[in-house]
Amino acid sequence: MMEKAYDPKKYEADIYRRWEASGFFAPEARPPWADNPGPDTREPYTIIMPPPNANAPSHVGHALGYTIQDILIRWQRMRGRRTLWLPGTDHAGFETQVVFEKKLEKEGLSRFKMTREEFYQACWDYVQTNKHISEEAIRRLGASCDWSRNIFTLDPEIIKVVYQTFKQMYDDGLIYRGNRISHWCPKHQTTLSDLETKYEERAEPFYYFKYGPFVIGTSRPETKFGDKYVVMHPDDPRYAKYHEGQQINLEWINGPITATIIKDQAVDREFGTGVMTITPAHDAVDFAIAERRGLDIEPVIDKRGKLLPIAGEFAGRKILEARSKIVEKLQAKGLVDHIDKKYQHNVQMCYKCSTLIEPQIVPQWYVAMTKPLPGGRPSLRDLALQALDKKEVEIVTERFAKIFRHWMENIRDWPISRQIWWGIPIPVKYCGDCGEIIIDVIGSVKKCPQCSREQLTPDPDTFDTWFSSGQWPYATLLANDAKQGTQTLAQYYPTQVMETAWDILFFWVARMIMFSYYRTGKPPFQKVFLHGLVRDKDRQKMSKSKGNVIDPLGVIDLYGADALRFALIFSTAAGNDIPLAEDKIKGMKHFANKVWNIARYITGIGDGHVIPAPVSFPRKRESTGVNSSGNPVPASDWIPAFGGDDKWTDADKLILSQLNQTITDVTDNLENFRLHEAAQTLYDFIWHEFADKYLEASKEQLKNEALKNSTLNNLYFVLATSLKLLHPFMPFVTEAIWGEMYGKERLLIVEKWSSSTDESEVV
RNA sequence: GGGUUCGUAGCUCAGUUGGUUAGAGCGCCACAGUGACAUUGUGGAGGUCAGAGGUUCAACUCCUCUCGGACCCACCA
Repeated sequence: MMEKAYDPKKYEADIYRRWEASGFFAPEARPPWADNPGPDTREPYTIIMPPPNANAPSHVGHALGYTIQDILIRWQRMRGRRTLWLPGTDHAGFETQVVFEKKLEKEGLSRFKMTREEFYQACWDYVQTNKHISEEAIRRLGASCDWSRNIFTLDPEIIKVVYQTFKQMYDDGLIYRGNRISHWCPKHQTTLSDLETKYEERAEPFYYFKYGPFVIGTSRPETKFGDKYVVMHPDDPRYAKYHEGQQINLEWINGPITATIIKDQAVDREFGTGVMTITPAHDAVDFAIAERRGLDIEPVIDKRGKLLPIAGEFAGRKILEARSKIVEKLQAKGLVDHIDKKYQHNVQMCYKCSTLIEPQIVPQWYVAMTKPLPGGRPSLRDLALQALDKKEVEIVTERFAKIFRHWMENIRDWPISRQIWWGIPIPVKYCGDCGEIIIDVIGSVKKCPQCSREQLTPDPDTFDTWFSSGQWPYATLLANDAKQGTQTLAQYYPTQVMETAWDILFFWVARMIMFSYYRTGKPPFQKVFLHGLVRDKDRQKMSKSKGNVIDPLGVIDLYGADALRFALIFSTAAGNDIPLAEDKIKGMKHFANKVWNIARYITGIGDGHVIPAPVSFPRKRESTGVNSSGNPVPASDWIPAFGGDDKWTDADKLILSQLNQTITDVTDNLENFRLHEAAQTLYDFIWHEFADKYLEASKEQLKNEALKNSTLNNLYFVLATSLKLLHPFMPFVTEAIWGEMYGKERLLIVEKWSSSTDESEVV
C-alpha cells in the first residue's frame, strides 16, 4: 500500500543510487528491451555538459541547464539511443582566481605575499572542495550523467590536448605574440579580452586646454604629459594653414615642449575642436594612429595606475588624484580654455571588480580570427560562419543565430594570455641568449634548439580559461580515451546538442565551433540550445549581495528535485529568462503528489493488490513472453492483465485518444526543443483529463461488472504510459511509483518510450 | 551609433508555420468535509491580445509607424 503523500526525501537518494548502480548512465548499457546480443547498433546521442566553474557551488541557474539536458538525455535513452552525457568541471582561471583572492583578502592574506606554487596549491584545494559540492548538487537534481567519464579542465590529459592545439596553431601562424595595446585591470594586474570588460555611462568634466595655437579637448588630463603630437583631419579648413610634420614650440604642463603636427583621417572633425593630442601607450585609437604613422610610443602610466617619471612633479601619484592637481596647474598657467562639466561618456571597467580599465601595452599571445588557415582555407571566423550557413551547426531560436552572426562578423583577434597564476600555463620558453621562442608541449625541452644554451625562461602567463574550455567537446572525449584506452571520439563526435546559457554564446559557443573545425574538421555539435537566466520573482538577477539567491539544495530539501525541475521549465519559452517564484515550485510539488495519488488510487482498487505487469492498449494479443528473435517482449506489449469482452465506454475512448494525442504532442515538442510545451501538455493531461475526468468516471464504471476489466486495464495503461512520458521531467516520483507498481528491479529509466498507437485501435 | 527582443487576465507567463467561443500557474469569489489526493474537487469573475494604420476571406500571429520596457555589440580624444 502506498503512503498517503509522496515524500521526496524518502525516495530520492535511494533511487539515484539504484540508477547509478544499474550502469544505465553509461552509454554502453543497453535497455532490457533492446536487441541484446551482437554489436551495439544503437545510434549515439551525446551531450557534453557545460562544466560548472570550480569557484563556487552551483546555483539554481545551473540547475536549469542540467534539467534541460537531463530531460533530453532521459528521453533519448528511453527511445533506445546510446546516450552519453559527459560531466566535468572548469577551473575557470580568472573567475576562480578573483573569487579565491577575495577569500584570501578576508583572511588577511594576499597572493602577492605568496609564492606562485603556494597560491596554486591553496587554490587547488579550495577548488576541489567546491567541485565536490557541485557534483553532489548535480546528483541531487537527478542528472543521469556518466560519472565514470567525469573530467576536469586541469586533468593532464586535457592539458595535453590544449597544448597540442596551441602548438598546431602556432605552427600554422594563427597564434602570435604581439606587443599591442590591451585592456589592463590595475587591480587584478592582468589583461582582459574585449568580452571581459563592461561599460558604464558617466558624466565627467571634459577639459579644453590651450595647446600652442590650438585648443584640445580631453577627459583625461593625466595622460597628456607625453603628448608631443597634435593631430587634425587633413581636410579640415580651420587648420588648413598647418602642414604635416610642422613643428610648433609651446608651453605645456611641465614647461616648454615641441609638438609635431599630424594630419590623420581618424580625427572626427565634429568632435570637440577637431584637434587632439594623442597618448598612444594608453589609448587604443591613439595607438592605432601611432603604429600606422610610426610615431613614438611613450608610457605615462604604470601597471598599478600611477604616473611615471615623465610626469615630473606628479610622478608616483595615482591618476585620479593627479587629475585635479594637473588641471589646477594648467589653470594657474592660463592654459585652460574652458571646462564642459556635463560631458557624458562611457567608461570601460573590469567586469569583475569595476576598476577602470587602463589600456596598456603588454606582450600578449593572440589567436588570429580572420587570417586564412594554411592552404588557403577559411579563417577560424569564417569556418564558424560557414557552419551556420551550411546548417552543420544550428542555433535553436533564430534570434540567437542573428546575434551570433553579427558578433562573428565584427570579431577581432583574441588575446589568450592572462597575467594570472590559476590556470593552464602557456607552454612556451624563451631563450635568454638568442631569443628563440620554444613551444614545449610536454615540458621536456631543457635547452635551446637554436643555440643549445640552457638559459630558458618559461612564459609567466596562463591561458584565458576559454582557450581550454573552448576545446571541451573533443578534449573531453580525447582525454577519456587517453585515460581509458577507448575510442569514443570516433563514436560520439560530433555531439548532438550543446545546451547552455545564452550569456556565454560568444565566450564559449563561438570558440568551440572555431576550435572544433580547426582540430577535427567537424562541428562540435549539431544543435545549440540556449536557455535563459533564472531570475527572482521580481525579475531581478540573482546575486549574493541582493540576498535573493535561491539555493537549489534548499529547494530540493523543501519541495523535492522533481518540483524544482518542473518549475524551471514549466511555462517558459526557450531562451527566455525565467522568473522563479517559490509558489511555482510549491505548485509543482503538488503536481508530483497528484501523480503519486493517482497511482495510489489505481493500485489500491479492489483488494488493494497491485497488478503486477503493465497492461496493453488496446491489443489483446497473446504473448509467449519472447519475441520472434527469442528476446523478452517489451513490457508495454504484454497482454492485458484483464481480458474479456468488455466494451469501451465514451470515457474510455476519450481518455485513450487523448493519451494518444499527448504522446504525439510531447514527442513532437521534445523534438523541437519546446520543453515547456511538453511539460504543460503533460500537466494538463495527467491532472485535468486523466485525474479529474477519467478517474472520476472510472469510479462508476468499476461498479459495473461488464466494464470492470477494461476499466482497470485502461487505468493501468494510461498510468503506466503517463509515468513514462513524465519520467524525463520528473524522474524521481515516476521511478518511485514504478517501483511500487512493478518492483525495484525494473527501472523506469530504461523503459521504452511510448509511441503513438494507431487511432483505429480505439474501438 | 549598430543590432536583438518584449508589451496577452490582478501577478508571472504560454500561445509551434495566420484559421472556429485566446490558455496555464498563483491570486480572487461561491460551493463541496475528507475510502486516491485538502498538496483536493466543482463552478465562477476577470483580457478593446500596448496604440494606430496596412496586407488577407481571416491577424495575438505578417508588414509599417507611434508609445513604453529589457538586453547585446561597438565606442571618439
